[in-house]
Amino acid sequence: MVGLRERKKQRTRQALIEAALRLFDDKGFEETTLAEIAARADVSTRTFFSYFASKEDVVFYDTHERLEMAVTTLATRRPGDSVTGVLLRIIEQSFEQAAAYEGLTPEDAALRARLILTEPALQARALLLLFDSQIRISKALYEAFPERLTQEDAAAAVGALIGAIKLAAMVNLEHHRSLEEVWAVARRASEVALSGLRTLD
Amino acid sequence: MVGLRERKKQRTRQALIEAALRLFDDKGFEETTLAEIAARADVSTRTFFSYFASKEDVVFYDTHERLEMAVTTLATRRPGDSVTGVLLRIIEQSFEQAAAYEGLTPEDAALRARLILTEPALQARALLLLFDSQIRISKALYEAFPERLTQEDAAAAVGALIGAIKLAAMVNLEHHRSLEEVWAVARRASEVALSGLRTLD
DNA sequence: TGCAAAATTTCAATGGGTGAAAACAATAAA
DNA sequence: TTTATTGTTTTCACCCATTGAAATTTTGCA
Repeated sequence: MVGLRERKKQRTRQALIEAALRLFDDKGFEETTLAEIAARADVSTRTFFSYFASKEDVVFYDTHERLEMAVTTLATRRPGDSVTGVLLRIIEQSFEQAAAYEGLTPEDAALRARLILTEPALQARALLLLFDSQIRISKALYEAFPERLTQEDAAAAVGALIGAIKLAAMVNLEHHRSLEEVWAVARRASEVALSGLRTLD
Repeated sequence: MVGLRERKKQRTRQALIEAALRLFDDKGFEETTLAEIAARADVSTRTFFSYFASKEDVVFYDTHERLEMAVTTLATRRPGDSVTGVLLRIIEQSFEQAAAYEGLTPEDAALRARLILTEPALQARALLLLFDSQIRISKALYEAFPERLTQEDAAAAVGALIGAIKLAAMVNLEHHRSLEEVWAVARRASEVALSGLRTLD
């Protein structure tokens, strides 16, 4: 499992990620070419594509793991859990993960966030990944509460909660900047979704 | 305003849209080239780009108008309206518009829906457009109820409602197929968002 | 008709992405 | 340790979306 081969691949992967983020930061996403990234990571351009399917995907190197963690949380819910309880736990988890830089420096984590919010191509990819994640999560939620929910209600719940947080956070980002503020806004948005839009009337 | 020039441009635009949809249907989105679309519409490949910014964008030829209509609905709300009342009116309007094929045959409208749900590139574009729309709508909602809502609550409300409908409809589409069914699911999802996720516990 | 503005075409390039064969490197078997 | 095997990377030759600029054609109007 941990032969030279595997270790080398991990190193190459990491090198590609770091090279890409560094270059995106320096020259901008559109402006850096795959050739430059590959050169900086000391591999051929073609090799890039055996690690990532597209230029955008380097930026989302860890989304898969994150999703798996969320799904696992759902699968291992405790008997007494409520639907909203489990959903909120997932939200908390995701925020913690976002704060805890895994594998990269905190600066790179911030840089990545800025890139995703800034570059249309990355925003589009992020939205697609988030959408697919929501579908998987809603299915896992349904499987965790098959007696209490329909598939559609599970989907509506996940969509409403994540939709509320996503939009509130985005609108807020245009005004303020601190991580704590985003946190607070996300909590408030969760509350709106949990207690229903009618509470706003 | 309605000179030869304008009419000709409209015809070219329409020709491009129809050529593209026809070809996407016949050979698939990835498989048809811009050159083929342009040839079928009797213009040069370069000209395509003075009508649409990308291959994906032909498919979304009318999203701008739709958004404007939604925003207008919000701007012209009547004094007695509630937040949820206005939001629901927008949802209804959008569904009616989707059913009423504007400018194209109903078959093409269905084809377009299938394409968007099927092709990853189109899904991504759709999600990005929807996201931007939600931001604009949430701002318009805030401006319609400046005394009752904060910007963040407006965003949370729009995100929750549209998020719930979007995900519920998508999950449902994998099972059933009729337009009426999707309608029913959307209504139910709205209800979940309006009355809050806690009602599911 | 004849000119200025707008739209279209042609041409040349850039860069992301892919398939296939050749060259290399790691591992396991003998 | 040599060898056969298998996985990885490189090279090479493409395709196609997209863009800028210059040349050309169309249309609107004086």
